[in-house]
Amino acid sequence: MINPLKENVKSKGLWRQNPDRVKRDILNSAMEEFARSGLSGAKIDDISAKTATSKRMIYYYFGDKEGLYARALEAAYAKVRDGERKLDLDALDPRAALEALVAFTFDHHRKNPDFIRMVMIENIHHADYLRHSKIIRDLSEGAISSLSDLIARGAASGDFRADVDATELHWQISALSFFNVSNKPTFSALFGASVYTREGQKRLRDRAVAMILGDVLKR
Amino acid sequence: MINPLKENVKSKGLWRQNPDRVKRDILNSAMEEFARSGLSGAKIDDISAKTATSKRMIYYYFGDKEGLYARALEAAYAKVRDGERKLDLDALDPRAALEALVAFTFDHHRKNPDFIRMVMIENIHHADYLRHSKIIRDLSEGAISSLSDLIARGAASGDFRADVDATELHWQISALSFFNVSNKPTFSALFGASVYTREGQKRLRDRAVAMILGDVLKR
DNA sequence: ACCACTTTTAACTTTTCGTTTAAAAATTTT
DNA sequence: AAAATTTTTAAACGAAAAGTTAAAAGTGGT
Repeated sequence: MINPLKENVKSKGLWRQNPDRVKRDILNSAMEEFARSGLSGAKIDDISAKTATSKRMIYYYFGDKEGLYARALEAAYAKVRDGERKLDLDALDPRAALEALVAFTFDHHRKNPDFIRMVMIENIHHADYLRHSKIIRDLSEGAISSLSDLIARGAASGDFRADVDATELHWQISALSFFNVSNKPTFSALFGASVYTREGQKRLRDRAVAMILGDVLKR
Repeated sequence: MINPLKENVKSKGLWRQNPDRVKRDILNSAMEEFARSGLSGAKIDDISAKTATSKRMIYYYFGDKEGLYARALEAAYAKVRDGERKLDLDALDPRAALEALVAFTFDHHRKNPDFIRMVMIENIHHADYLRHSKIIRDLSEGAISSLSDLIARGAASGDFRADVDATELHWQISALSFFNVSNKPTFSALFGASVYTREGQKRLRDRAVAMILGDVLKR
């Protein structure tokens, strides 16, 4: 505690220790930088510059760059899965619930580009870090099992085909929602921004909903 | 020409110069390494180790790492667009042509994971290199215009909705085909390999075809 | 009051890696 | 035959970036 500027504020009982807040702060900066530039593209100095604390604390709490990346990836998943829990599908009939799920997923991915980019980066790394995270595997199990419940309800009511597969349906919903965000830079560079206008996005979302429902609903 | 091992083979008229072959060789190695590890993840030494020539030649022909990456990206696009040209849709009626196009795109992306990964990497870089490449923009224009022709035929025959948009349709076909490859590592790590078995892939492809046709066809 | 844990600071070490050098030799072009 | 271009070799440079060190001082629980 030498810095005279900070001494005014921080010495002699004028500040609180808060390891969790420091870790969260570091994790937030790390997520932004990793999402922007990738694992090898992101610089520890840039991450530390974004924090309220110092580079030393990154190594104190996270060991090394890879450890920080692994934890940032987990934090990204946890944050997004947490946001998904706000959606309550049980109150809706199966058909309306599936409509809501697709539209919600499409919008939710759109609002969380940093998460999408973390997943893209993890795919570039062949999912090596994700595979070692029990936290993330547990989080994902929950997502699939609530989808299974919905499918069971739809099959029971006779609205859905009898042979809808949860993993397959999740793949379909994810594909349309994920690609929209992940490939926006190259797609709009090559084919123009028309699908990324407000109206374009609304049309794509509506079509995604219709396509999924067309596939799942009994006809 | 000092190396005594190579001197036997290469000195005194026993070998040919071939700048184009050297460039192609470097480009192939570069594409593999960039696709595997990304722009900052790939190492010039690793690329050069894969070539039949030396590190020096990379700089001789491509200037620097970014130049090499830019050219490798162009080569990846050129190769894939070239493969696409083999598909002749004009011989088929609009409905069959669209079916063939979707199924072909799905399979083609699957068979060219390095291209997909180059595009993923380029998206991580916000399409900065792609945007500066006239070659790639020209290549893409062709892809969209042949799709427009198909849409026009389908609209004229009354098979397709009258308001099908080429860019939108390309987005839909791409989303399902691209995600399948780009997110295979994380998806299979989290949800198992069931959709990536031979049967799983066939089902996904059939569903993709049906979904697109369901969206485009008049009902 | 003691002891373990948390935080700051900034310079320092080490490693990694892109890039360059230089000379020589062989080929191809003019 | 001269000039220009292509290719090889191996070492070394230099900058960027990861990771470390040290001491000091503060907090918080027991």
